Amino acid sequence: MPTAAAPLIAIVGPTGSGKSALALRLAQACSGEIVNCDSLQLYRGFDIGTAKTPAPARSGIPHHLLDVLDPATRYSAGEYARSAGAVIADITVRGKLPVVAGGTGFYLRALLDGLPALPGREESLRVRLAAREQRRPGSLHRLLTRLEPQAAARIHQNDVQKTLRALELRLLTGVVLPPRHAGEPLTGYAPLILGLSPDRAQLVEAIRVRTRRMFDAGPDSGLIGEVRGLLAQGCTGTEKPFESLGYKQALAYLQGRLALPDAIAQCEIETRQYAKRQWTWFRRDPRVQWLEGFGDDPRIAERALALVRDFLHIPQL
RNA sequence: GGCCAGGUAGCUCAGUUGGUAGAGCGCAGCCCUGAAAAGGCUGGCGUCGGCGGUUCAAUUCCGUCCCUGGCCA
Repeated sequence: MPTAAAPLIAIVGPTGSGKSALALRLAQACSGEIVNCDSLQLYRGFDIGTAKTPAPARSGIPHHLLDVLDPATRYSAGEYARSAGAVIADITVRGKLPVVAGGTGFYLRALLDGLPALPGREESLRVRLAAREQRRPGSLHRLLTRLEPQAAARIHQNDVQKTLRALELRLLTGVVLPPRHAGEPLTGYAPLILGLSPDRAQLVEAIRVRTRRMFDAGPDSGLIGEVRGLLAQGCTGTEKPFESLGYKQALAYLQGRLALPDAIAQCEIETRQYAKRQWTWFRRDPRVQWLEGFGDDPRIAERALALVRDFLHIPQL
């Protein structure tokens, strides 16, 4: 029998389902350390809108890959997978249990299942291609169809973002988009993936309450205050994280493009839609063990804990 | 009380020179190989305000009533 794979816990689920709370609970109970898997909590200064667990509430549990990026930094799933892989290895070597928590399904997939070895972004080429698309809409997909019919067939003609990536690969390196699941999966670990799936109506309500709380704190505190502060510190508002839920609307409000009630309503709607997309993403992963409720519900936490305890003994069999 | 403008999909509205209607948003389902809180796809029978009338046929024309907004009393 080969050496037992090291255990790894991952907690997924839609936004607002209580992933952070559950991760903290499990980490406390099983001498674990938390590894963030949320594409926006990586950014420094974006705290309120990303519902980051405040430092005092972390109970001394180390949180990794939190506040590690400057707002102007471009990031990617590949970089995340490498960073997270290193962090997890380190945690494991120190005899602790890695608890990966976050709602960015693509990042978790990149970490666990691997991404094919492909070159990263090439900004100058992207600028040129984007300009071409701007001038003649649809031209990028037509070009891809000419160069790589198989790749083009897998990307909808309206999906400029993904078309551009495929063209970037082809033009830059001559690489053809490899078949799916061509990545190297993470080896040496046995992952237990827990999924939080609260009642839909209850999650919608929780999102409503949370959104209001973020904005209602007033113009000098809360999300609006946070964005105002970020701008005062030199952010221009064009950085990537400003395109995200809540920040987008707070910025639009501060720039006079959106009335406050509309900003709040819009944020709430988009958050709900995001939660739905996350559900769609995680639902089709057969490895996920679902818990029907919120992560901060003690009963759910107990059931999760039972699953984890059970799981931690299996690798030794 | 009078005059005017409206009452059509959950919301905002378009439309039918009479043959039972369509967009955006929402909502639902889904996709996704380095932007992923991003990007993309699919899905619209709804007493066309109520009741009468004209007509082979009315949401569309006529009458009447109700409701909403504005103006005048």
